[in-house]
Amino acid sequence: MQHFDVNWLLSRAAHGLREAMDTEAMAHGTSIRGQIVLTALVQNSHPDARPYSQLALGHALGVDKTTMTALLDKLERQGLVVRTPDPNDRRARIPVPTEAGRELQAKLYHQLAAVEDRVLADLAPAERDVLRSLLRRIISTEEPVEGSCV
Amino acid sequence: MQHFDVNWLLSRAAHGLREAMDTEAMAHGTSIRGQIVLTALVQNSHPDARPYSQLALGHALGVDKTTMTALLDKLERQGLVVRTPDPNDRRARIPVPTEAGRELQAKLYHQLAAVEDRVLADLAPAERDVLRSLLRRIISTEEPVEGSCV
DNA sequence: TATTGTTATACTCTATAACTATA
DNA sequence: TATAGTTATAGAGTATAACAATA
Repeated sequence: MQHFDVNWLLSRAAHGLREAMDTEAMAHGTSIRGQIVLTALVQNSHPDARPYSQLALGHALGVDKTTMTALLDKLERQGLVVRTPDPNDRRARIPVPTEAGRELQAKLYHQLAAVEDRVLADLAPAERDVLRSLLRRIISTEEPVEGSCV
Repeated sequence: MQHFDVNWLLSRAAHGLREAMDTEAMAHGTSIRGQIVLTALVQNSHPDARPYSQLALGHALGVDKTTMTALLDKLERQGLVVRTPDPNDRRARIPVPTEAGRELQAKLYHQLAAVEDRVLADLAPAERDVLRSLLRRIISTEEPVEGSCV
């Protein structure tokens, strides 16, 4: 496990952090993945931003369109997101966070940051930045990702 | 996604690397997880090492005993591992790699290292060491792990 | 013809609970 | 009583294929 253990280390670290954050998110009736989608939508709803279609959103977050359909189904059922028609393309739909969605996103944002802080407690702020930077470079090698969300 | 995106970055990086390595492993009839189990068993079969029970092996690799049962079932079906009785505890079983298991592990070891090399191509050797070190520290914060395998 | 989104389906990974055989 | 391992089962995450509506 000395020369190709990065895969194992990544899987373990990802699983542990996700579990910790999901526990916190589920205490508020949602999930870490729901919060990621919600956050991407909120952060992309500036007046000068082009709104995400479902496909664009899925591409930005690295998930398949079928996965995105399931995620949005759940968020819409909870009243956190509504799907609005795209005026320029009648095939496409634009997911928009509701007021309740924005409120939950803002509340969870800080609480999930606290959980991440706890799990990364051993890493100094500069080390966390290094980690983020290294991970971004791995991901962009694997598959190009637009910079809007990461 | 600025202050709690480590979870997302880890998930993406882990998924991408796993997929690349699994593609290579499956071309040889096994999986990355099968290879991880096999490698742990081979590396722990020094004369002076205490052999892993299934439970100890699962704990070392961070997987549940039920997951370990399924992994060993597959490896045993392929003739890569046999489960031998523990002479000191008749409840326990000691998984031992067969000769075929050792050969496949050795062959895949280098080929999977090459895949990891390819995915981590943008990272200098020193940066990969930093990444491993940071990930180890996250994992050990989440849950203590004995040092034999990592 | 190609694309957006949905549905149905399947496969992997993980975990919980109930069971057995030992300790 | 507690532990090692198995089985059954369920849930989350991912992906493929077929389809409807639209481009």
